[in-house]
Amino acid sequence: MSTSLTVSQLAKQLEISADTVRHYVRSGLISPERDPENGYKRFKGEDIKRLHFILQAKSLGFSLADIQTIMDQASHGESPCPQVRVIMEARLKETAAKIAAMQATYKQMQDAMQRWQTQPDCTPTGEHICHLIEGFSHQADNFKQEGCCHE
Amino acid sequence: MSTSLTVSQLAKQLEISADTVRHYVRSGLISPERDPENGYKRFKGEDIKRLHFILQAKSLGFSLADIQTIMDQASHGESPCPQVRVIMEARLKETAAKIAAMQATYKQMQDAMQRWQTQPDCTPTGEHICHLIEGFSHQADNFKQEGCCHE
DNA sequence: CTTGACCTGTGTGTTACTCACAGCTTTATA
DNA sequence: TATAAAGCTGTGAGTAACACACAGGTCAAG
Ligand SMILES: [Zn+2]
Ligand SMILES: [Zn+2]
Ligand SMILES: [Zn+2]
Ligand SMILES: [Zn+2]
Repeated sequence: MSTSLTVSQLAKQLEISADTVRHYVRSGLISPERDPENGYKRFKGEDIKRLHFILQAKSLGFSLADIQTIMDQASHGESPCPQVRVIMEARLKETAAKIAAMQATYKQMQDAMQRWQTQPDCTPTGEHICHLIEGFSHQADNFKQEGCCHE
Repeated sequence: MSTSLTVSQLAKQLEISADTVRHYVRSGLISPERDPENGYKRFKGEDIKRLHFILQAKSLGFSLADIQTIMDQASHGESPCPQVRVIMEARLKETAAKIAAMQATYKQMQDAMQRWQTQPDCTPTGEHICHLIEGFSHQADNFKQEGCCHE
């Protein structure tokens, strides 16, 4: 039948993994009918439309929980747009914060790598585990813990 | 006694949460002695030094699994430096990739928000869940799925 | 001795999947 | 036709790095 698709058929069509499709079903985002003969999931037009929506929303930064909320609201006949705008604003800020944090870490990593370029390998002692890592904070002054392990 | 610290004392001293300290213990990164009287964890010099190392490594982008590996190697008397360099290179690439991906998403989000600025709220129909999200891909052409839900 | 604040260990929840696995179907081969 | 190999299915469990919940233990004040 071309009126309903199996998990892997649907997955292939939307270029996602079958496990991802199953995940959305288990999470309650999609609720396909079941084939009475073997219990297999059978996706029809409605389900495919929902999955399509899910993927679009995900690409815009919405979480699955967000998407669930939006769909629930829409199925109650209420306009989800106001919620969408609110959630989006929050996700936008979150994403900006995450990017900033990761960029900071990235800089730390680069600095360390450069510093390590010229440093020789060490042997761990009771005092030190790895000079590369431990030496970093002394120069970069990340941790101003007074109980710092050495010097 | 000042020779050993409890979970919360140690947490406060290193400015991390007590739960985080407990997490590291449960993960096997630190193995403090136990107070025979009440079973409480008792952190001594060695443990504190290890935790100090963990935090430094974490700030450089190492995962807890990485750190475990490095510490194990060091405790076997082998120099962990070569491993450290290898792992760091991998994490550096990963981080760069993550940042790039997040920035791409961020741009998508911004574009969508701007487009939505002037659009009115909608009412969900059988055809659509939310025009804001569904309308996006038609203009941005994210999903060139031929079975797109409308038009 | 009791009240209350604080602290403890442990069990469970979080995000968005991904993997493992036993079993059923379909296809290919002899 | 028998049978073996390949492929697909649903479900249970695992991942990273903690955060939270909660019953019970500890300690100072009254
Ligand atoms: Zn080293
Ligand atoms: Zn140090
Ligand atoms: Zn809408
Ligand atoms: Zn569409």
